[in-house]
Amino acid sequence: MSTPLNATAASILGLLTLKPMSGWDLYSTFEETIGQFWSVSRSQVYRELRTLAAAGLIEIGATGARERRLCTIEPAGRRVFSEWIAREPGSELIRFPLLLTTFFADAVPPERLRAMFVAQRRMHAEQLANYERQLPDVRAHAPYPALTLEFGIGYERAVLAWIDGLPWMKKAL
Amino acid sequence: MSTPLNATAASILGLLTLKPMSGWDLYSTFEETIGQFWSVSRSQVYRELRTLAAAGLIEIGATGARERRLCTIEPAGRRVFSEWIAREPGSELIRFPLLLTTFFADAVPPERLRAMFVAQRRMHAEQLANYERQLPDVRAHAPYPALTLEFGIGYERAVLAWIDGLPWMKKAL
DNA sequence: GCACCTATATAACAATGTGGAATGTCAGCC
DNA sequence: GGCTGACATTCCACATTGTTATATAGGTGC
Repeated sequence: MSTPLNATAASILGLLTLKPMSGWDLYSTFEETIGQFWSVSRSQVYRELRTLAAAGLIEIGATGARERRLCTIEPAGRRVFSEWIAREPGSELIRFPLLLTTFFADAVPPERLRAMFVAQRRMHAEQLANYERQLPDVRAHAPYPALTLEFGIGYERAVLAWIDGLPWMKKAL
Repeated sequence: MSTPLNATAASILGLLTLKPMSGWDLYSTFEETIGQFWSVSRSQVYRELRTLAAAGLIEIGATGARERRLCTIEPAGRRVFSEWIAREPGSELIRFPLLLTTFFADAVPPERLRAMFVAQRRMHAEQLANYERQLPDVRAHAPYPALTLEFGIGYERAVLAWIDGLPWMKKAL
């Protein structure tokens, strides 16, 4: 038994090692933290919760205020999580539509191309600023998560540098 | 009709604008080029081909040598592709297990942690070298694809720099 | 108390993605 | 002439993910 736990389920377990949470909490926490490099949807969270409960790795409590049901990790869950987190991590999956646009750039009208990249640049600059704003605070109370933020910062900088080096972005600076 | 074309199908169309290819060719081409930032599996290619054919965007030819069936893009396919490629590109999806490991790093035994990152570092260094080796050649005959390679290079460098900056990687250099 | 917004959970479905088995073809080699 | 391995497609079963709609309860403002 026990299909070997997928990464989403494992992340949920991981968050539950910190404290009991409801599905809603879990989703919000994902959005604020892990979501940038491991995104999930709400229904997925609830789905995985049920699976985890069926496997005896967590316990779903009785409904409290507003139908809220607190989930608590079981000892078995902790065990499974520490095994999982020490496994060999898989390689990353990147799905970057902008690179498709680049690859086929000669099929795009030049002004359009430029407009698209200008827009994307703005979004990435915002994301970078966003990460940088959070960093001091996160670093202060959550050193490991702060390291993932630092990755995000390095990543966004690389994206920006790349965009700025593109031939069609060089003309009008 | 015409559900609005997913990115995988669109990429296939894009490749077919260059020249007619079989499913096998398409898959190999993906592997060598787009695959790094838009990966597909073989069965997916064949599935999408059938869908595209059903929508009248490509034509799947009769079987030739070795069961090979050449696919040719139709005028309608070209039209749909140029519309698609000029659309607003979506935002990227990153699925990076190593960042999960980092986020929950305090649950991993230190030696194990270090070993994992050493291994990952090696893989990324190899990937970087790989990209750099290809660059001159690609740049010479396919300028736009070369730009995506350059992104890959920038990305790998960012990953390596990040890994090298991690506290548990600093000790023994 | 009513109207309305937010929090919370669930189900059903559609799309996407993974991986392998089964099958057939051709080319080169010994 | 038979073996082997690369080429090529199809089918299938499954896991994962995303979308959308729905139901209900609690709080908030008035």
